[in-house]
Amino acid sequence: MNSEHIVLPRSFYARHAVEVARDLLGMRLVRIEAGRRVAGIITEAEAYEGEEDLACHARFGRTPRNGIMYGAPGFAYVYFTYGMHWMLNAVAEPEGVPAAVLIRAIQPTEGVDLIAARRGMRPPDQWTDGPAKLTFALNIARAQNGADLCDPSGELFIERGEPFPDAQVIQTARIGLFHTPEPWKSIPWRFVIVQEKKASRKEAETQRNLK
DNA sequence: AGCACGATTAACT
DNA sequence: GTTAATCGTGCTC
Repeated sequence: MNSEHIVLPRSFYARHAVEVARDLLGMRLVRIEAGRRVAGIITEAEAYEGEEDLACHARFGRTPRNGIMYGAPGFAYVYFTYGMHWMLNAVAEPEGVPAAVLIRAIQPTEGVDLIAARRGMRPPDQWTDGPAKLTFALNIARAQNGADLCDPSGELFIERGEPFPDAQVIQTARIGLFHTPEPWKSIPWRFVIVQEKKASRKEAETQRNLK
């Protein structure tokens, strides 16, 4: 583990989810598979914060599924949805406050052959440009729920990367909230890299809709 | 116990 | 632009 591979400390996550989401852009998501690194730079993320946020899974209070969000920051909250997809989140805020950041897209940088083995049937720019695409590409599922993202000896963690300047980051409403009432439906808690082809597909639709 | 729906994706018209 | 796929979760009765 050389100096270029420094995991983000737990204090990084012990802040408001919105700040964590913004600052995760440019950081490196690392998955260890059979001793090999499969990794990518985070290019899109969304914040889900508190029981009052009606888009957050904590809106019904603490349940068996979302309990991890109420725990210590810096852990992975991985959940199953739409009957077939896994989503990866990083728990934010100090223990007791339910909040998490959904990782929506990454730009592959390491272990590309392993990603290609799972996603190679499509063009490379569509390998990890969506929340369920990247978990499939990095083989992240139920077994990774609760993983300590601050543990560099674990199987899933996030390292410090090169932060993106504000000029390269745009903020929009979160994606996929159909029945969520305002103001939560439109609150700009999604952060994505500008002109980034590695961002999730629906970004283009969102940007069009905002004009 | 039953039911509506989901922080999505890929395929199809 | 539209829709099927597919099942765990949590609400309602």
